[in-house]
Amino acid sequence: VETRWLNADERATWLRLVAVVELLPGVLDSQLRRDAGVTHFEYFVLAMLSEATDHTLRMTSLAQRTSATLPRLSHVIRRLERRGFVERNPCPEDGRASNARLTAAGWDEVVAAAPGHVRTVRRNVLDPLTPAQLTQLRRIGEALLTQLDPEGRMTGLYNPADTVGDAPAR
Amino acid sequence: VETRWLNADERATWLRLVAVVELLPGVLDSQLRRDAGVTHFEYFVLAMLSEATDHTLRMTSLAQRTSATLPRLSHVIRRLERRGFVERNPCPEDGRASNARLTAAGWDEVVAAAPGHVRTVRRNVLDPLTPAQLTQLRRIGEALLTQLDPEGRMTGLYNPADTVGDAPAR
DNA sequence: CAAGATTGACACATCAATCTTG
DNA sequence: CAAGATTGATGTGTCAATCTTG
Repeated sequence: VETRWLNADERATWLRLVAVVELLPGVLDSQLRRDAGVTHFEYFVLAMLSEATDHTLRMTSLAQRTSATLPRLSHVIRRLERRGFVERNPCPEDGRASNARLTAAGWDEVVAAAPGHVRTVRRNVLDPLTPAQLTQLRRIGEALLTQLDPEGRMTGLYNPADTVGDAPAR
Repeated sequence: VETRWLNADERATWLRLVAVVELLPGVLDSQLRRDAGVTHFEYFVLAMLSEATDHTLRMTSLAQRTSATLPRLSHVIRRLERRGFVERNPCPEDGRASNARLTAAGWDEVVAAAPGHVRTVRRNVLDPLTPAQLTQLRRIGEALLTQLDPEGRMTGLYNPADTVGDAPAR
């Protein structure tokens, strides 16, 4: 097996994946920035909090759910706190930890931003795929995350009920 | 049809795609930074030039092949030029355009970086997938790019031979 | 006036260093 | 000393403005 280079099929697949990975963030960010004044990552953080018990999550847990590093998350939470969307409190059970909690204003922000964001996701990702491809992509995503995220930090990977979702609770 | 929210299947698929899009760039960047001193985007730019006729491409064309905006590409080319990997020259045929050209040092850089990069792509993307999933992902990528990149700027989309690849010419 | 490209200001991500608590 | 988290410095991307040529 030639592991040094890619064959034509592998290369074609890889090139398309690279293009998707380059283009998708820009599409999500520009829609959310324009219509709701937040980046996609900020929205995603707010959405994860909106689905958590008591709208609260420890920083480490939130970082896992959003596939982010702790420093990145810390900076983002600071900005969201300044804007009044999130509060930070020391964790009662562990003095080292801190809890991020969605405020009422933060909740309103996610609720307001969600419909437009969901439309963008549908238009750019869900709608172009057949039902079969949707299932395939889910399995492919799982396979890739096995390697990209060996710790399996995405909650959904270990929770068949998949209670984690990209939308505020209904 | 409920277009306002995602159902469980759609949400699971979307969450995994988001995780992949968040994690993959970091994996590619850190390997290439560590082993070759370039970001993945820089590597990709050099690789695209290495496959072009005369190792030369107009900025607009290079931006299309790398799914980048012109300002982003312009900044990156300036940095690569400073490091001696690329040269910029005014285009003879169109006074507004400029040509980016890979230097000998740039060629050496891609050639040196490629094997490690290809190993990373195999380990994280190609190897975890079955041959069937590889084909599926290629089709899925094409479907998504139809929407994400309506202009179909990726050369491969219009060129069945798919001569564009993520590796220096052999 | 549009197309090709560049620039500068600003925002965000990353990395290493740091601080505090278990 | 490790785990949880934060901070500051640096590098890169984005957006709007600009410049030049067709």
